[in-house]
Amino acid sequence: MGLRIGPAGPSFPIVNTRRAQILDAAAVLIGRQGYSATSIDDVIKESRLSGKSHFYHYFRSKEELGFEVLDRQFERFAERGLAILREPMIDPMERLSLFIDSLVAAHAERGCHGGSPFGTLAAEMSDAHEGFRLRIAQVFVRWASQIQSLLWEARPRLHDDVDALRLSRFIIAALEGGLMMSRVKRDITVLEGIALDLKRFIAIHLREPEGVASKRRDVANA
Amino acid sequence: MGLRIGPAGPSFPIVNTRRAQILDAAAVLIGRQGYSATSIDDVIKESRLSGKSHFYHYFRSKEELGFEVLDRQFERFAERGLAILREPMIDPMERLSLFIDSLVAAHAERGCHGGSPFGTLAAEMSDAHEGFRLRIAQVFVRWASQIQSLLWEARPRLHDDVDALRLSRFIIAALEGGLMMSRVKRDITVLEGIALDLKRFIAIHLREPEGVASKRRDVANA
DNA sequence: CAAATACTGGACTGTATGGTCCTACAGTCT
DNA sequence: AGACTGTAGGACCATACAGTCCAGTATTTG
Repeated sequence: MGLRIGPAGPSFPIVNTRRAQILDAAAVLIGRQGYSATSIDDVIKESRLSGKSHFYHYFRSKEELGFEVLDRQFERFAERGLAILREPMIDPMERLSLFIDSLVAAHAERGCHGGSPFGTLAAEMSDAHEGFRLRIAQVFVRWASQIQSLLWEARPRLHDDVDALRLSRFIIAALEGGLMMSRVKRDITVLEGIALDLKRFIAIHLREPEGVASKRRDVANA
Repeated sequence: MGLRIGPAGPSFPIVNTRRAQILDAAAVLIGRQGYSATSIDDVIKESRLSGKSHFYHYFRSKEELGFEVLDRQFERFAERGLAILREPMIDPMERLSLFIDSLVAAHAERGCHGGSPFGTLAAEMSDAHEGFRLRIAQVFVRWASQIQSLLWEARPRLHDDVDALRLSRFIIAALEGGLMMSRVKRDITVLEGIALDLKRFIAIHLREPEGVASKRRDVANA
């Protein structure tokens, strides 16, 4: 475990570098093919391991690999994707909009392949493997709570009766559904349209009628 | 092929009754476990076939079975689930609301298991099998066009700038995402909340601001 | 009755899989 | 030099799977 490479190499311990490589390779494969369809041999080939025993030196089982891939995937997502939601210098509602845009952009970059790793895994494993189901449920809980924090921060601009938990779940559901549909159609405009509508829905929770959503609403009711 | 049952039975040929049984059994299994995780042997056991050769008497391959299960699943859905959308005696927007409720109720009845067969299959097969991907994409196209017809029918009550295609896709995406999240959490209230928000979103497309209770139709348009 | 037709049931092939085990080599430490 | 350790590489096992083949048995039909 305390492995270091020689004096020519970096001085920090590269413990688990191999492990990390395996995790990364497996994340790509699982994201593309799903968990069951990704074999240990695939992972070995992709991460240039020497053989099965080498793999099993780092992981006790395929399940352990899968769990850690999922954990890592969410950490990455929290650090990179969800980070926008916490940017302190940007208006909260603006951040939410940027976050949605970033998801759309990432999906476009992938050529509408792969969708959401969490949604894909959820569909595959929810009824097949309780351990995965619980971990994926946790992922969505944490994702939703990030959005809730943002909503809480923006509460002066929101109507009093906004249910932050419900709204955060709705946002995630629309995005996940949009990713799935855009993926199956291989058409980014599907997701773009959903993102647009989603933003309009978010906008109706604002106190003052806002630009994007201003469809000349006849506020003259009452 | 020309099998008939005796004089006591119906006089029409019950050709393909066995086939239909297999399809039904396979639909249940595939809906629960996915396509890859459902083996031919599972299907044989579930539909009480005598052996592999018997199965291959009706289907050329597992792929053929999968395709027909998907087709059948959508036909069923169009006849039963989507039928509400076409009820001529009910107000269009009311129908849409009832349709959403029926999906929620069906999911509750299943104990939040299984989710949407189309969404599940889409997640599993979109990047793995082009044939399935195309068929599933078609399913969503047809589903969306049913909603568009309804929206077209209701257009006097809708704002002029309502994009029926986009809205229909959004509705499906939210429902699919909601089913997925509700399934992974095993919590029907997740889907209920999403259904509620979805209805609110739909409501903002109406010309007259609609109260939750006010079902008053100003038919006096034109 | 006899031929054709459908159903039954299992043996078998080839491939893929998760997982274990064993041997061999290279470098390190004493 | 000799013990120890991590890496390599592969043989191996048990299981599962899609798909084929065939031999035997009802059942119908000419």
